[in-house]
Amino acid sequence: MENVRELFQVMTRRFGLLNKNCCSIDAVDISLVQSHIFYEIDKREHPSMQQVAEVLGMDITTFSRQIQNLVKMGLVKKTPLPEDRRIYTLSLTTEGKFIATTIEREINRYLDEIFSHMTEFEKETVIRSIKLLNECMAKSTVCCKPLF
Amino acid sequence: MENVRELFQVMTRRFGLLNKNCCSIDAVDISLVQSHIFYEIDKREHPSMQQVAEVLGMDITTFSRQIQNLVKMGLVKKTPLPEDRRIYTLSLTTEGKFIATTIEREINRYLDEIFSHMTEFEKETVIRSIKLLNECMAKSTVCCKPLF
DNA sequence: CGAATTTATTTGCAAAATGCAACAATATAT
DNA sequence: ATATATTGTTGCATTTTGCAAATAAATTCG
Repeated sequence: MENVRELFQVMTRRFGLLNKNCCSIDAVDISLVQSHIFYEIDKREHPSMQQVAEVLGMDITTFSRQIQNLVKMGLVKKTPLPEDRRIYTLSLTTEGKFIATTIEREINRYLDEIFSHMTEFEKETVIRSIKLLNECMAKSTVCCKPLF
Repeated sequence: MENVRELFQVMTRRFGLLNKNCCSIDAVDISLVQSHIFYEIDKREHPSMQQVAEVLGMDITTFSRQIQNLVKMGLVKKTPLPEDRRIYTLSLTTEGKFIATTIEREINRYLDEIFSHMTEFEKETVIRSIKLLNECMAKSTVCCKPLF
């Protein structure tokens, strides 16, 4: 049997690099963490700080500061929630949204290129496999926290 | 079709957390980067600094300092290569090896748990898929550098 | 040979990221 | 109303990062 950990290690490392490479858009330079933050804010409907920090496995204080930076850069908006004014709701500004979209397109372009080396059947198998894997990781009690 | 980027993003994030969680062994506390360094040194036969830094996509100066720390902690050994004394060869000390092994076991335990939610057939499909994916990523010219 | 160039690694430095502890502000419970 | 819990922010002190410059050892080439 394959060395499973090795496969994972290599795969995640590569995807990490891919992600990193995709972060330089125009003049704006986004760090890898920031791109993850973007991704989650974009995906969710006005999440709170804690929610995003938790999903990303980041310390809330580090996260708070990252958000402060992104707000200063005019990419993220922080809105206090009327029903509970302790909570801040996060969303992307127009420019932030633009950057998120650009990163997304860039990454998808790379992914397409990667999948172009497979048959359609292989591609579907791979995608289904990853989906299954995610589901099983979500079920797992031992690791990775719930996260979702 | 699935949102492929999303699948990748979630999967790698989860594996990253898994990796991070596995890094506290005994009294010794290993950071995530350090555990990647361990992994590569252990896997290769006396690699040079550059080789490992390159594979990990790390800046060589940051890497150099990380190695200095690991040497100080008595976990990594740096041996100058006789044929070319600019080059340092990296290896794990007994204690370093012990830690690498422990981390490995820990991660494999988690992976096993995750795979326990699948049938044997699914498991094999998933593993084969990741292998294929890695091969295709290696072929890709656009991203992730050669790495191997 | 010996100066110039290339290669591998290290250091200086300044910026960014991290995380714990303590704090402020708001909500909930008793 | 007071005590408790939750959400997010600061204040440090540490660690990590990466560019530019330095060192040190090969290699090239005149």
